[in-house]
Amino acid sequence: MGRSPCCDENGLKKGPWTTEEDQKLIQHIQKHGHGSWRALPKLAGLNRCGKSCRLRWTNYLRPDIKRGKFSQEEEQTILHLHSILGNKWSAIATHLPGRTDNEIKNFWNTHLKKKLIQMGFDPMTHQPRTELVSTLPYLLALAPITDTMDHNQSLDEHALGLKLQYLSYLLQTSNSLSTNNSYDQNVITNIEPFTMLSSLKENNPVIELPQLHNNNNPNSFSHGIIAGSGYQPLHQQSNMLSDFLDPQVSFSSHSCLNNEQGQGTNYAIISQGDHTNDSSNWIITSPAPSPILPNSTGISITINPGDASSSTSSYGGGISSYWPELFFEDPIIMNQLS
DNA sequence: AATATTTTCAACCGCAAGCTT
DNA sequence: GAAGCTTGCGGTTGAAAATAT
Repeated sequence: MGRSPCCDENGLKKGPWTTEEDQKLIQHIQKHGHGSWRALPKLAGLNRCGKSCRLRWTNYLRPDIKRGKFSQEEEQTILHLHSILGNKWSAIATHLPGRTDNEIKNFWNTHLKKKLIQMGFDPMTHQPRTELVSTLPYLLALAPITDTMDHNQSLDEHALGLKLQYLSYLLQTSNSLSTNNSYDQNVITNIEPFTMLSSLKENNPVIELPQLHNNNNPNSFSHGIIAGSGYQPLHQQSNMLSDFLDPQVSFSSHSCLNNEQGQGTNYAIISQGDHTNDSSNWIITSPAPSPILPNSTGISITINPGDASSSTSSYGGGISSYWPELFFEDPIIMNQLS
């Protein structure tokens, strides 16, 4: 099976549609029908690919599209159908006249998913969340049994102690998670063992936070995201860091997302510098990170393009699988801050 | 009022199914 | 049956808008 050629191969326009383009598309379809989407742009006098025209028509211009907020009834229908069908947005859309699959998908991702998480349900299974418990083996694998361990204590006893503390932690946090947390489930799932380790560390010197080494500089620590079952250098994993490392891009600020308050809190600013992956070149201005936030679940970065124009981009929410404490374990950065 | 942060959602992309040659 | 083409789907992105500080 072949693939349709990419839109921009022929210099076709991309991005937001203008009113003029909308009118051309509407008038053409009203007069001739859409026919072959591939042939339509030329016939309608549009410098777009057929795929873009189809998407614009089906998701926005079609006359039978219902706009505006989803009703309570529609919301219930989506929740019910999602529990049966999963992410089959087009199938769900067939039960909601006037709503597009794209609109339903967006509504799910921005509202309903968060709502279920807040209520303590897994948004995929619609069952009460159990992934906290499932992270236990992962947690135990991460918690090193070190020489500082009480030698009168067996490994089993030690593991049992950890399990008990973990379960205690779950009991303590389940309430706040269900009432306060509005973050992406993946972030919660990924970050939780580390939040817990951080918490345990306060009461138990045996436990050490895992350290992440910079592949490019074995003598220093690196920034990292938590991906799946282990660490990966951030610059290999995230678009965020590819911008971060782009010398054409400067940063006005970055902040960590506070799990408890749901608000961003500045902890450092990196300004006009050589943003290579050699962190010794980074310039940290203000404010000082005080204190390290134990409940941070992510990072949000606002980027000013190199030409200092006013437009900014921010990274937050779903991709914020970043563990800021590692940042402050970087001896070079800590030295600069002190 | 200015700036920072978060949320929203239109539009994009890649993939795959189904149809045609 | 193989190759090419078209359409539809679901995941993701990022600019703009909204909100918070």
